[in-house]
Amino acid sequence: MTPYLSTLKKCPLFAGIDDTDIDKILPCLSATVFQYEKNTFVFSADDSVFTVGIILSGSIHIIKEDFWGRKDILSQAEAGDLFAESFSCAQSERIAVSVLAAERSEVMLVNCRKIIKTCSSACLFHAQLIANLLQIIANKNILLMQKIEQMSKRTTREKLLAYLSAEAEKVGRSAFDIPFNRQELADYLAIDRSAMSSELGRMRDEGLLTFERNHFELMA
Amino acid sequence: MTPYLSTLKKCPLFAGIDDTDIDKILPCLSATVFQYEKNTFVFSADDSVFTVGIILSGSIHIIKEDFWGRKDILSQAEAGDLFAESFSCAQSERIAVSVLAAERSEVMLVNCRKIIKTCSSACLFHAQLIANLLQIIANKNILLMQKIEQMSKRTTREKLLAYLSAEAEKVGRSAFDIPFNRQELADYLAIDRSAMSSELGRMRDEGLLTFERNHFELMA
DNA sequence: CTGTGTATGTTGCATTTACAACATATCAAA
DNA sequence: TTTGATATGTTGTAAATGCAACATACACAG
Repeated sequence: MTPYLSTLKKCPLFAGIDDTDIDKILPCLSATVFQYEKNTFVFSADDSVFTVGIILSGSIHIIKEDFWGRKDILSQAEAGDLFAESFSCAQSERIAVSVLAAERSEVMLVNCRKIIKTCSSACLFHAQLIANLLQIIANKNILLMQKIEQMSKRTTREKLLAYLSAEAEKVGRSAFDIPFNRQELADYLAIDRSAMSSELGRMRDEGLLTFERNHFELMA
Repeated sequence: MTPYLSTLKKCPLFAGIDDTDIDKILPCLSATVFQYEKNTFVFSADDSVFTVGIILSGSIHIIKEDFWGRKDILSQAEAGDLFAESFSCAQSERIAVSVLAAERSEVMLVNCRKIIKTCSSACLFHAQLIANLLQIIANKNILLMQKIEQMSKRTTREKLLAYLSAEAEKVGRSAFDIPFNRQELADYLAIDRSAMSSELGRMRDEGLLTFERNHFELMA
């Protein structure tokens, strides 16, 4: 029994697969565990990556460095999270970003070809793994498209309306709670917090919506 | 022999699969062809979609309608293109966008479960189809992430630097051609064309880069 | 209750951007 | 070559944004 089971269970890659079965799948996938010290590279920008990563402990940062050497943290992931799944499935020559251990971390790497190719013994769980992997990447895709649609609007007001409209649609009601505070929402939409706050006030004055903290209601 | 073979060959879903084999796969996938008149729905926002679409002839628009009913074309696809692949693989309850035939079109719909589940006769091509589907969605994912990274920058200059930097990195040289004209680049980055043109001029004056039409060179 | 930290709202101002209008350059067809 | 269509560059002005600073509200630990 792998000592990492409780963490692996949280990983969406294994969704719908029983504890006992996770244990059976791992050797079939040739899953291997690696340790990384703080600030060491898991992958670097020039690497070809054919493995998805699952964080068993610690956390990692995805870093982008531009032509002039300016660095930027694109995202982060922690225990139970999957990472590098898009890079490995895309089979690109270089991933163009770096993956750094943000602290001392244990990471399980699984070759994604092993996931795709059903093994000779016709392991029943491959189909589920494939469906999970597809679902994870496809879902991320939808969220990214949604975000781009909202960020593509030219004004603060239009970005807010696009975002709030999508949130209302998601729950099927005109009243809803958002999962962001003001600063987080501003960062998500890549706009200024104070300008956003003012704009929200103006929109309320014009009767477009009402809000209190993270609760919003849109007016038809 | 399917009459659609020449179009299907262009579809990335069938990349790496021989003509004769495409013909064998189709019945195995229960692929079905539908016709749509101009401005009729292929899918509507409230649908659950479990099929990927392949355009055999004509073209489609992906449309988003917000809370107040304002419509927006998010993307379009034409003969040989795949669409709805993210929605079907994500297994979401509703796709939240509409797919409309932009003209009289023929569309082949394939249940994505059929693609994922290797058939009983152990059809050799399923593995390739799965790999293709994953690769297509993962690649799109990477492009979307890249675009978001660039759009997230706050100023016109920073957006341009992020974009140009990524293009230079892609070819591994500081001189490169971009696939956009000025208007298209401005739309891609969600900024104003004339402001972008001025900013490019200023950046050239400051010695950051040189350019002529769609050829750029970055200066270290 | 009080104090402290954090989240949110508000305002003024400097900077940046969008927009419109026009100038120039490029390219293809007549 | 001329003409028209399209792409790109330039400029001025109005509007929007980012920023800093401060005010207010709220949550929570002591």
